[in-house]
Amino acid sequence: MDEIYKPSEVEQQAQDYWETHSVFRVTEQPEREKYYCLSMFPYPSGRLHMGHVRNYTIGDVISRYQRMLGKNVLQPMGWDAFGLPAENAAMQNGVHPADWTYENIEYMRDQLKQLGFGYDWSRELATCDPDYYRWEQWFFIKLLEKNLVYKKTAPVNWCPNDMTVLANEQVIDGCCWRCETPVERKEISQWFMRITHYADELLEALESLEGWPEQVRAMQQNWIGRSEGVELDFTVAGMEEPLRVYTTRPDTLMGVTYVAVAAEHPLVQKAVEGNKKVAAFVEFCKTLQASEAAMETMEKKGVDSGWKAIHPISGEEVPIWVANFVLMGYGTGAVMSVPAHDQRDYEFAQQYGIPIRQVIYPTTDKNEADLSQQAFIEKGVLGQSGEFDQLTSEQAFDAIAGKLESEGKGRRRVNYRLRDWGVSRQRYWGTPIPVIYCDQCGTVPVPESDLPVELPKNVVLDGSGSPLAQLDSFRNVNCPKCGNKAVRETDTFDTFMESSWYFARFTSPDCKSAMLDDRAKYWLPVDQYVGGIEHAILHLLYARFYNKLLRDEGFIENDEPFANLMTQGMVLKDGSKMSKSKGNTVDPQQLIEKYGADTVRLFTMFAAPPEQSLEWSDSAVEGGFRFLKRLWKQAANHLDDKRQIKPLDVDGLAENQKAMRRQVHETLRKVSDDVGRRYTFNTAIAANMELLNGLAKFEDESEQGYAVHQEALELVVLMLAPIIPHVCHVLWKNLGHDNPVLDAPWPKIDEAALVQDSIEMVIQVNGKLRGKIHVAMDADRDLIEKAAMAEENIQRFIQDKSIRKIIVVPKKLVNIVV
RNA sequence: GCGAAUGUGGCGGAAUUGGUAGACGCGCUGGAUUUAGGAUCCAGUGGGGCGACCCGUGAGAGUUCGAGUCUCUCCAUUCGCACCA
Repeated sequence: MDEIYKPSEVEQQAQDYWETHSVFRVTEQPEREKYYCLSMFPYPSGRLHMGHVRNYTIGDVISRYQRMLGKNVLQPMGWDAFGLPAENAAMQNGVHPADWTYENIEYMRDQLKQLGFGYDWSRELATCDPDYYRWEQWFFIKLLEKNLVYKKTAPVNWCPNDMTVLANEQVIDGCCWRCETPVERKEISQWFMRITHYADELLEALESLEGWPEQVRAMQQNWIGRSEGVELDFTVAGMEEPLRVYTTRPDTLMGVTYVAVAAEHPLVQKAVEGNKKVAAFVEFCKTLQASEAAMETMEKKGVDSGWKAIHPISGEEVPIWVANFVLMGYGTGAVMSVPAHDQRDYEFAQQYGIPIRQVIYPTTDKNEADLSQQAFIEKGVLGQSGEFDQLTSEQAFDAIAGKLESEGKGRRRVNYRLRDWGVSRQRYWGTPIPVIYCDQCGTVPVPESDLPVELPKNVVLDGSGSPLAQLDSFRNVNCPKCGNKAVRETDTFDTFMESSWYFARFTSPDCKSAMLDDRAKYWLPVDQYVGGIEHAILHLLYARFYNKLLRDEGFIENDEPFANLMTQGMVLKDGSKMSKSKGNTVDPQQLIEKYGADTVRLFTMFAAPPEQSLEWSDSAVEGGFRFLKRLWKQAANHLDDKRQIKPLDVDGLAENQKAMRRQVHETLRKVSDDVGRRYTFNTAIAANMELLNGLAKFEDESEQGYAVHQEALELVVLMLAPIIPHVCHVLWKNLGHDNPVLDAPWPKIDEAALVQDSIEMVIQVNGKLRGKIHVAMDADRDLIEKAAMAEENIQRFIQDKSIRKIIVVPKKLVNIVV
């Protein structure tokens, strides 16, 4: 065996074997335990970046390990192929989004193969393929029939110059990224998925997701944001319609000094007439961005609408203000304001000179809370609240809610921060929404026989307006119901629609007659899902929602799509996220060419545990390469002996041989735990490095010494096979095995090899390390204490002091307290 | 603004259940080998001190025989916030 490690030869050899033997192709085998490992599929942006490499290496390591445990492992890969970058590329380079996308897929697929990931490529899918999105369209129509989708108006970022809708990403400092025109907020009619219908289930099921990181569960819980409160009506002087508000603090109701409404609130449209100040303010609000972060950070501003609301209990008149901090999308778009007990209301009231009335007191004796600097937001005891005085906040909640309910002015209500999912996009490169608008028949779904509604290729992309809306041949159709002239919906779906069910389609990728077939029931749920933390909320919530929709349609039986979730950290360079704009990216392709795939895989697994961020280091990559060279060389030196390997005589080994074997099996114990339970691949690699360092010092030319050496090398190869599969494939063969290492069973720990006669114990005096002793494994407490006290250095520390206590932690340490 | 996380040598990180802080790797220093460079191998490497020892896990307090780990307060950094994927 050549003692020089040549990665390109090694990797070619391994990949050729996998390819010709179709080793990663899997079928359903009900008698075997299945394992579905999925990594979040990439957007085909052009080339793989280090984040992809990290993500997919983690998934591949887990898949290969599970395979060695004997499971029937499915690991598929596909392409999240619709999206904005393809349209931008089209505008910049004059290439069609489809051509651009498919070229990128070709290139990136090749890169994934070079990295040696064990995907079942027969299941590959691209979401821009009509065979894929036709089922999404079909499903959307099903949901429309079930009333789980609907249309309503919602705000978008609008560029008045380009006459086009902008993504949040396309708004730079409040201006259009192309023409720098200030962006406006505009209300347009859009399709929504009724995810709030599943809010309770999505929230409750989080508890059962024990295989998910606590932080992701917490983020989703906060995102869904269940709150219990009261919905109540203020009558408005001179109006028939009451003004409905939602509050989680009905106990503060008697402290209301104004009501605030969003600029888009229907009431405001009427107030605008004849009130220039209000009209100007509403215009001003239109210039604000639509994102929540922008809403929350901007200065709180408002204007008095001139209308008065009648307090539902006191009958008092309070002013109605139009305010930029009230969100039309949450609750009712109107809030009752209690400046004394809500910080935002407090600041607003201070700014505009609105009265502040305290109604909650810290204790029953009515001592004043200090309201000179900030609101008193805690719960307490009511005062200045008439019949509700002296009640606690909790009691008052019930009393006030009850009174409002009995008078028909309000009702208890559970509210969610979660809003319905807006899925309309005024874009070209996406799935066409399969509905037709007819003057006579209204909104008509495209009949199943006409699906898919294919995305036309002949469009003009110039950044102005919606391309499909300008394409008459696509837009103008006959109504499927009455046959008269009608128009198609020209919006496309949010690309999150495609990524919300791809995990399921991988189980039945070639099914022509349905969205999914029974194979889905064998493979789902996904046993391990791996992807970026940036998807912690939206993608993962939408996929969970879709899973429940698919379940309720009878396609699958599992309630949740992903049994276990791993969120990998970001890849950083010089302390910040790798990005094109910062110019701190590292191209994996160059690394593969220079060092080979195994070095790239080894480095990304070794540099940090998967959940943490990973700091890039060129020299550490070099270090990974060095290790592979050393591993190769040590194996080559061993094999060049060309000796017959005698069976291990486990009981008859010499002390040095026993010690070597002990280290081998201690390492196996640690690595099995690291890889199988903890997913800390970095420490698993470190343990193998340590073992190999120890093996290099193990010089024993005897027959049994050679056998111990052989066993050690074999175990290192098996333990590292999931991480560096190419080099392990070849070494395993050279070590004398006909079956490939990827089908070798994960090795078993020889408990007998771990047995020790004596053990080292640490001696502390007052908690500080002062010495060490060796004692027999079975030494009792008395013996250990005596040995500890007798230790030379310990003597110096305890001789003239009185001993108060001795703590013995078996097999670890002795702490003498003096 | 709201929400979530993270702070340990010169650097990436280890310490899994409260029990030897710094495994493993990078870098650095010295040595061997080499015409030279590279590669490889050996030794050393948290700070201070000749030394016994002392000090050290973002800062400060607390619990404990014992705290990187638990509790509280504060500081700093990073990420997400619904039309980027």
